[in-house]
Amino acid sequence: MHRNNTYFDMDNLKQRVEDIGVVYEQFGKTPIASRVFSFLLLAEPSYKTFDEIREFLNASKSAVSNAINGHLQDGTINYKTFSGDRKRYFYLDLENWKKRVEEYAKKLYDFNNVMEDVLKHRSNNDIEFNNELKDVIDFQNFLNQKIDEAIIKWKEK
Amino acid sequence: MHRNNTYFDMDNLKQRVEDIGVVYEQFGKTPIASRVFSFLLLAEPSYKTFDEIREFLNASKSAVSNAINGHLQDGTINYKTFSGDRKRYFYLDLENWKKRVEEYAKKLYDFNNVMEDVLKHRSNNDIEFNNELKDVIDFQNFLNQKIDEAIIKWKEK
DNA sequence: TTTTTAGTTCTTTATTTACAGAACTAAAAA
DNA sequence: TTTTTAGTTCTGTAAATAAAGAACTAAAAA
Repeated sequence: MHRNNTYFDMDNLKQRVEDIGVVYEQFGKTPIASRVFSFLLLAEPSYKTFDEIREFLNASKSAVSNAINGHLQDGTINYKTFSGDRKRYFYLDLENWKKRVEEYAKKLYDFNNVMEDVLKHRSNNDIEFNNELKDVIDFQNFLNQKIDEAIIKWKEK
Repeated sequence: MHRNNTYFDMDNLKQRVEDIGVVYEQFGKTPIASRVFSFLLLAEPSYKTFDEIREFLNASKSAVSNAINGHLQDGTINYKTFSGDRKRYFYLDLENWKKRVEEYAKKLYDFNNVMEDVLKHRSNNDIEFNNELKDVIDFQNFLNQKIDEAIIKWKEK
């Protein structure tokens, strides 16, 4: 039914797209958005038109449109065009991966600032909790710094 | 209306709990679960009973029960008891913070394995995409390693 | 100028989520 | 033994989400 190690076989590919889509849902994406992601991860060539995506996923235009625009919004995908072809060819913007990791790190960093502010305002009646809170804040700062370092180091590679 | 730098004033505290609750919602928790978190972050003493939480938040028993059990499940909070007192005193399990960071890192790690498997099965027709995918996988592995290192380093401190 | 293409936007519907409130339960206290 | 406590579980509901399908639109092609 399928040959070699590649996803030549359509049914096999469709199942892979579904399976990886389900795994990707844990990152908070909708089923269709997750399948758009997994399709573009597996597809060859790696860029597909709106209608190719829609048809492959057997989903409605509105669902695909919303999913694509969501991904475009957060930088997960991007598109390119070809001269004399009005269609947009969507692809996973893997170059953008680091930026998205940075953005997540920033969320953690910002929340750490909130916790620092909390600690500053707490009374001295609960020293043990305060110490643990300080420890978590320091750990998180330490970790955020390591993540930043990793990103910088990777960039200059 | 309020004095010093502490959250002496109830209304002020309630507003802080709401505000930090809203910030915490971005990590995918429900409104009530987020407020349980922020209340236990700000509360003094740092451990509160079911009913204290319920009353402070002005929420239903079922909502608080579900929120608490969710937090107990993922290790965000824990409880202690006191001899001769049947109530459970819930508190933020800050000691568990690192473990939860580890668990998130594991999610990323697992998904990276999925991507590695995808790369292995892709044909050689789209070298550029494959190279970028390899780069993302390597970056993510590098980052995961840094996170692990940070956790280990912090543990032996 | 009409028609097709490549989508977007609007309307409707099914499902899920978040919560309230009431009914329930098991252990402890009275 | 009855009653209270400290919750849990069940039932109902309002609101939010996810998606289908149809109507729409702007640009390009015929």
